[in-house]
Amino acid sequence: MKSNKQSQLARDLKSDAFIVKVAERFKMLGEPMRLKLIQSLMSGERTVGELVQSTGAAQANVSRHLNHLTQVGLLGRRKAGLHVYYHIEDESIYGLCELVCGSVRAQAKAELEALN
Amino acid sequence: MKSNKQSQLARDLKSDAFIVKVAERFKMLGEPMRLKLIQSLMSGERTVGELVQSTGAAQANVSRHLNHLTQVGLLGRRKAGLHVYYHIEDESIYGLCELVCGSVRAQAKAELEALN
DNA sequence: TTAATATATGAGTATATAGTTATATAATAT
DNA sequence: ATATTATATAACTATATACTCATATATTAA
Repeated sequence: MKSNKQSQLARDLKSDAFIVKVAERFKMLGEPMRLKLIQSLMSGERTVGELVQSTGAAQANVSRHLNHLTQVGLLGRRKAGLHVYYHIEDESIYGLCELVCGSVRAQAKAELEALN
Repeated sequence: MKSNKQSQLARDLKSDAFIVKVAERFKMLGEPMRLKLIQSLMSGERTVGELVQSTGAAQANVSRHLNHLTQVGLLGRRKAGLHVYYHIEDESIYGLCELVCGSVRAQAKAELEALN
């Protein structure tokens, strides 16, 4: 089963178009501002205005990032009157952030210990 | 335990410096050429020359990307005579690629089904 | 209708970085 | 020492994109 997954992974990554898709996904998560937005959305759906407040960024910028994240399917949107509510649509976000956060934390800890 | 992890994740992402580190990690995986290199390294360590061959990219470009990936701790290197062998150092790469590949595959499948 | 509010978008600038070419560095062999 | 080979790096160009400002597009209220 493990080797099955491994070979599926290797197979996926051999297609150029697929690799570009995967890179696009990672790139979406590779901007601090977008990670901040995602973090805010981790406790539930939020309007653009609320996200502008919680991030302290300009409205136009927040709107653009939300749009990008929605285009690639990571976020979803819901209109309600004047407001647009965004939410996390692709649950893989949680696993991805946990993995990277864990790795970054482990690395920071190792670097600290290397000084002793 | 689940809520513990969740809150640890939320706590991690609240530090600006930490968010930048996490973004940097994702960004490293957000380039097709780097993903190709990583894919080649998934079957074991390789020299720069071997990676130049397997990717078809220019030597200088491959060397640069390998350097970046090594700086952030995703890859490791080993010198042996004229050759430098690179390998995957941070095992979280496997989990990350599996998650994203799975999500991209699922999305492609969903898009296909939406046409029927 | 007009006004007010929330969100999206066009246009511009600034910056980061992928890729290239040429060259430097380092290790081995002759 | 010189030549050869593998890798790294400096300098440059081209491109992508984050951010800003101004404005457009809804949607609701008066």
